[in-house]
Amino acid sequence: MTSLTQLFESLSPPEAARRLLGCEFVRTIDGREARVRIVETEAYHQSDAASHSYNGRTQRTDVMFGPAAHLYVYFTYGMHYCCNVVSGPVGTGAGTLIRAVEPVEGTELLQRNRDRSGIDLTNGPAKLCQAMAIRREMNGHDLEQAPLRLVLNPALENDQIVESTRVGISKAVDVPWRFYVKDNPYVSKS
DNA sequence: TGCCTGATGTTCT
DNA sequence: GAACATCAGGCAC
Repeated sequence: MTSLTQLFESLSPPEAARRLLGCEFVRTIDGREARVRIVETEAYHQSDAASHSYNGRTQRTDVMFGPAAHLYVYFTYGMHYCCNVVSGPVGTGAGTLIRAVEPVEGTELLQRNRDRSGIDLTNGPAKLCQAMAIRREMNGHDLEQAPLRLVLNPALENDQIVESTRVGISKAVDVPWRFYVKDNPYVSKS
């Protein structure tokens, strides 16, 4: 049996971002489970000017250079958290930003964390972190362990995946490392 | 429907 | 001291 860490260690940033589409997060809160399906991702790598790891390993980006299949959580714009799944071998600053997820189970648990429902619940990187109560304390969390586990689903077919340029960045804007599930309403517009 | 802006704090220069 | 992998509310059309 292959561990998540071994699998994501062996994938390049865009391969990891594609592989994550269709996989699920299982978040345990107060003994109850919420499940969400990943529908939009962006790949980042240290050779990439838009990546936090571009300027080398710092206290903030330390976990991006650590073992794969761990969670990199960062705080931005003074009020939002976003989360990434670390990929590549130890010492490589690579990861996949989770931009949007689709609730599968335990939706009311997610709604309790956000004062909203419907599409608005998880259709953005900071929104899904709030819905799943992902905060700074979860930085460096191993995704094979509760209370937040990554569950692999079969890889999606290529005709289900749309590739495009990334959103919300000002450097390396032409790199086509954003991937999303075709025709999914939770994918953010642009 | 779509643009503009304020909120707010961490990180790096 | 400025930039920032964002969101939500307000206002104009």
